[in-house]
Amino acid sequence: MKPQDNVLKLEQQLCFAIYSAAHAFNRAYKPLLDALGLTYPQYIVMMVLWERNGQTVKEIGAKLDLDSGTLSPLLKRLEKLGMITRMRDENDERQVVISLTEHGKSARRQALDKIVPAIGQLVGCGVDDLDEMRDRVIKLKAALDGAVSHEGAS
Amino acid sequence: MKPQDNVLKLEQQLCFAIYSAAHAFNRAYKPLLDALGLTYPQYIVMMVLWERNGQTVKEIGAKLDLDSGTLSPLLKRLEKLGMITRMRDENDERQVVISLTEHGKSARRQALDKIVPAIGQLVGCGVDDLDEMRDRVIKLKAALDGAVSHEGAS
DNA sequence: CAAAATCCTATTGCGCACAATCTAATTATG
DNA sequence: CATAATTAGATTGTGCGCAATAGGATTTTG
Repeated sequence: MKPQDNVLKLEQQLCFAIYSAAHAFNRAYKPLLDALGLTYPQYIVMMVLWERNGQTVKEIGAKLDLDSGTLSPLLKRLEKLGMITRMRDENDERQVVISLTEHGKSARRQALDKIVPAIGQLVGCGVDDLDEMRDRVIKLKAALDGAVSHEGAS
Repeated sequence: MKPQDNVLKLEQQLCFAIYSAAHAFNRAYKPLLDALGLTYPQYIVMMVLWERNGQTVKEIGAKLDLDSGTLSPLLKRLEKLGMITRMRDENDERQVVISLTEHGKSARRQALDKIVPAIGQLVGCGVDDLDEMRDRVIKLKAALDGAVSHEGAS
């Protein structure tokens, strides 16, 4: 085996580990979220709204790194589920403000009672470890983000 | 703020960090893979084949945690790109063996020359750090996988 | 104030990801 | 050997994720 072969293998490891772990999270959440009738991306949007109710599509997109092509249909589904309302801002009619319904607010309690403990127990391995790992992954993402935005720079 | 609020926030962190990093990898790879005409999932399938040519759909799926609903159309696209061939196994006609074309084999060189160095420089931060991080993410995925398969167990 | 530029959201099209279903081939069982 | 059960892939339908485009609303500029 040439030395290059190892490089290609190694190179695969981190990106594929992340790719694969993301799918594993999805699968792990699915049975829990089915009880709420939410998908994982929908759940993430709900978390953003639980932290602060009444945000524009753009604000949500900035926090989640998602554009309107993803969010518009997703938010319509959340509206159809009775989780949120979508209203044009009176002062700036370009913006659409997303607000939680009572049903959407109460879903938060289910998440706290059922999902958080289940995932917590599942991942286990100590809070400190998780914190450190999260910080590293966030730094990794920042490095990747930087590279994309500096593309044309000298 | 109630103490529960922190839990829901914290709980978001790792899963969202992974989710978000996976997207960041995708975006970082895209401009590099465009030169090859491949998407990131297609590139991953090619890496599996570069490691060992001539594998069944099931073998590829097992390595990547993907089912036929994902792989069947993806492999057809790779075939249309002239990267692979799909042939029924003579001994067991249920199986389809995927093999690299010359074009598919030569794409590996481009990956080694262009993509690997670019991503390597991009992620940076020392090989040892990356190795450790990769191992942690793999363990995390294993924990998540285990939880899914043990669902009904006491 | 009018034209141009910018901004926000929605839409379209393509490619995953996965559940559910289907078909054909193989193996197990009586 | 015939039937049942299992296995491998393909197909269908739904929901992201993102590029490209379009349509209004707002701001900037002359």
